[in-house]
Amino acid sequence: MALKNLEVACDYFLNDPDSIFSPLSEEEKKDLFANHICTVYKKGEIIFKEGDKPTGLICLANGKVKIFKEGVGGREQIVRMASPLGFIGYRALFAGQNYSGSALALEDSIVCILEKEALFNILKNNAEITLALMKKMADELGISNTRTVSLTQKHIRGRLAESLLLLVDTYGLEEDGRTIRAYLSREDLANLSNMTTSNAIRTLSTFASENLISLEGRKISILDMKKLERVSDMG
Amino acid sequence: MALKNLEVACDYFLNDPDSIFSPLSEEEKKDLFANHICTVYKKGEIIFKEGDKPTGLICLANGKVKIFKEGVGGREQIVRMASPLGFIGYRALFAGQNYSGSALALEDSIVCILEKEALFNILKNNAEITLALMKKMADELGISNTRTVSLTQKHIRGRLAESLLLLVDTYGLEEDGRTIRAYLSREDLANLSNMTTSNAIRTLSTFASENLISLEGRKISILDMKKLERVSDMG
DNA sequence: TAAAAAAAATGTTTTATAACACATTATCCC
DNA sequence: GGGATAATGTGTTATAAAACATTTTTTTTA
Repeated sequence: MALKNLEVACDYFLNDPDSIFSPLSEEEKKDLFANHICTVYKKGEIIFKEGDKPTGLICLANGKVKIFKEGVGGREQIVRMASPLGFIGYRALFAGQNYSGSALALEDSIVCILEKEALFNILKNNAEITLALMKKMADELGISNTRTVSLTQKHIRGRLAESLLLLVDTYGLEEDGRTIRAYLSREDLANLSNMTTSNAIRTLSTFASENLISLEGRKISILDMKKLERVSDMG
Repeated sequence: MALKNLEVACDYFLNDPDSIFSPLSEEEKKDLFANHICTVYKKGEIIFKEGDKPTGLICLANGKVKIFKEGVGGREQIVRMASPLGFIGYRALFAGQNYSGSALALEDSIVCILEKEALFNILKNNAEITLALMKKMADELGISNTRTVSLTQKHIRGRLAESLLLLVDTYGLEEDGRTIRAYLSREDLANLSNMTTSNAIRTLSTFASENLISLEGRKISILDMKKLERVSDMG
């Protein structure tokens, strides 16, 4: 992609009225803009790795990104799915730590990195934006705690159903109003749902045979949302 | 406890140099002080319940508190153990949500509640403190994500060992240098470690028979910290 | 201080899900 | 375009941990 398009892609984070940075003065925005980098990551590329040091606030302008941790015996657990106009890796940045998880582009993605020092210089004088970022993190902590309970207590069917609903929530549906706008491998779906790939495949098949969903390769369409929600709630 | 002692107990949060509120002006501190309440909760009493609306920032001056969520079939998962000089329920406060978990005093506890509006009026003009609170939340989110992986992937022995180490970390050791300064029921220990009470009891006994720990009612002493850490890491 | 209730301990059975094995089908890339 | 590699699909077995059952001990309270 041409450099110009990259810059346009990052425009939102500084100039859109919905962006949390909109309260900034023109001068402050210029300052942030002068200290940012836009980058393209191809499908499958690592954006950052567990242990890396954050260099700034990463904004996802375009694409899909999974944030995951390596667990027992290298087994992967997907902690979060990031969608456009969201932030990535800001937990480590604000905790003053190295990344505690890795981020990988699930499709070609554009990110915009607001350099750390310039950002903190502005946040130091701007509690409104800091509070807005804090709200995002508070939301995420709530989700994380809820997920801990779901992933530990729900049975396989409930966990997988919950993951499908999470994907709908995060990435929405295609024009047909039923196809999940995200095309994950069975393995990623398994790592999102805390189960083996075999069990993800098997349970998807079962869901399809129950007419909860339909399958066509990686394309998953939701045929009965109500029932899927019930499976997610009840197990 | 006399009201005066209660006020003294809350003194730290406003006046101790280590408190995140120490950068405030005298006037701001007075304002916060004018809008705070101190309360005593007896062992076993609920401080707040899932669904309640936060009224302010709850500071734990004294005691031990568990924060937990109800899961599948009412099964409890302890999300966090709070210790003195820490904050409770601030996630919901900053997310602008009702509480997503409940808090219960595990022993007689003193809390100090800084009233919401007064607090936000001050935070609005004070990014330094807001950033300090954000750091706390970022730390907690990191812990939560790590716990999700541990609780889902580790085996029972690993999970229980991790919980014992967490208790040491949170509440420290008694004078003897090996007894955990927290006396939980087997049930709480189980709910912290995502297992049934029976299995917590059984696994504790096994640890004792392996001379990793010694047991005397609720008193748990760590005999071999290195080995316990290895069990936590390896499963 | 006795009775009741709760907590702890322990043995047995059942079950959900991981682990394994292998076949089939896509997709990558030389 | 075809060989290699990765992803998907399915049946079988093994096992960790829940569920269940019962006893013993401790704590509460009447």
